[in-house]
Amino acid sequence: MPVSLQLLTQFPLLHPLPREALEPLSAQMSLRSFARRAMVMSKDTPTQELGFLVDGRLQGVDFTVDGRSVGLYFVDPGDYFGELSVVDGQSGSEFVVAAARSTVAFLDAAAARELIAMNPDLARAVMARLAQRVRSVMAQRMLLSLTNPFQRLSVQLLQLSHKNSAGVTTVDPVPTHQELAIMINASRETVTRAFQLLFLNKILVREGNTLTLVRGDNLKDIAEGRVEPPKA
Amino acid sequence: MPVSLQLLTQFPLLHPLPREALEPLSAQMSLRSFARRAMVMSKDTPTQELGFLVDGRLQGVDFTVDGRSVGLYFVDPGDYFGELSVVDGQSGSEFVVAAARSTVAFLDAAAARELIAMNPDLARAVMARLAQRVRSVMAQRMLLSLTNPFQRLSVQLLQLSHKNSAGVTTVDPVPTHQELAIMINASRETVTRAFQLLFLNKILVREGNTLTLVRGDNLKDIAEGRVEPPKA
DNA sequence: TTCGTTCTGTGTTGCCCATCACAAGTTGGC
DNA sequence: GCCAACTTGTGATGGGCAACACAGAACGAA
Repeated sequence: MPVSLQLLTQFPLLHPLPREALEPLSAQMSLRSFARRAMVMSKDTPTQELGFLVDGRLQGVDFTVDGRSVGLYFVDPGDYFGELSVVDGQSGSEFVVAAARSTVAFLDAAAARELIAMNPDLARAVMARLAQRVRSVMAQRMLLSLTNPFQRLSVQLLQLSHKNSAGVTTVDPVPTHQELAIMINASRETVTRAFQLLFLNKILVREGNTLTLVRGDNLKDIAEGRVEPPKA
Repeated sequence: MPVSLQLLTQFPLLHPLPREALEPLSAQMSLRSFARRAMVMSKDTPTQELGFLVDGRLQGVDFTVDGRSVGLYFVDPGDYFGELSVVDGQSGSEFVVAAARSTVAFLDAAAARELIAMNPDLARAVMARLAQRVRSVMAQRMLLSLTNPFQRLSVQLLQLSHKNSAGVTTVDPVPTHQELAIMINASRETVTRAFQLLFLNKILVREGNTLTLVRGDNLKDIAEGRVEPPKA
């Protein structure tokens, strides 16, 4: 199914493009839906595409040789993924699975490559994006060398959080414990137990699918090791 | 001190440049030497530069909030570093220290940025380099979710190894145990003990400053979890 | 050479977290 | 609204590795 022009306007990456460039683009793209836990992009399929998340939520993951899953990043609506293959022509570097029911617009990698080559503004944006990705994956690597899983969870939550319009810091939607566990190299149970303590100490509050960092400064103290993680 | 033209030709990144572009470049650059363990590039100095390693060896590192060091990557002669700041203008993302006595040619970030903007070939190369860096730091992140430190060391050694002219796989120069430990999230002692076993089982041999992977396939088996790491 | 410094080797201790095994709670699909 | 599938909660156990504390080896600079 083709993609409406209307849909494309919600992607910041495409904003530099003039109206008349969008039209042929929309014809080239295809919209697909995915159930929770479905594989959106596989590491070992030969067809490479650039994906734009229309709505839902995705998680970039990979698997260690012994079958353990590893969480790499989340993708939220308006964002895109699969740019690595587009840039260097190598095959996919990770898997992307749906963390929630999702809708994705795909553009063939060759078409994406050409699009970027034709538009210096786009090229600049992609370049900046790559730099951003290097920085964020390095940040994740730093997180992993904290020895305390509690501290790792705190840092991860801060990374995922953002101030909403009311000035309250939240994480929304809340990833499952399992999804968090694979990002911070901890077991699912350890994440559960850490959350217990954070709730108990009124540092976090969960309401439905949003997590509110009630005492964000306190969480930061734990994250940065200034305060011992609560023990009971 | 200025940098000779001769020196610049050893950097693959600059190969696309015509002879007459190199000349003014060499005038803009400066050559500095560093003792082992000296800081080559700091995260928090405002002056940003692109560095070209002439000889020696560097290690990209950072520090966790609790002061523990984290190893990110090595830089070998002919390679460059500090490209992130050049690309996105943000401040440095890590520290770079000399792992051995080293000589580095520096180019001011602004000049580097202009150079890249003027040369599409260079821009492409830098783009590919960023993609490569995303991939390699993701590979490192995968390594870190192996639970067994022994397995992590094996993977790291394979990553650092290369086949020499005689078709033998070696790691050269050999990083110190400490340098390796901070890359694989292990203690220095754990690395020492792991090496013991690898030597004992004749999987590795160390001669001076090169490590030979005598039984590379065997190391791979350990790395990929097909074989239990030796215990004694 | 000689001496200081950095690197490597080795034993011991203790604790932290992965793992297993269920139970209870929650969701979402029909 | 019901049931199955997923998610969260909780105890018990054991192994593995970080941390500490030195000793010995290798290196590098005078």
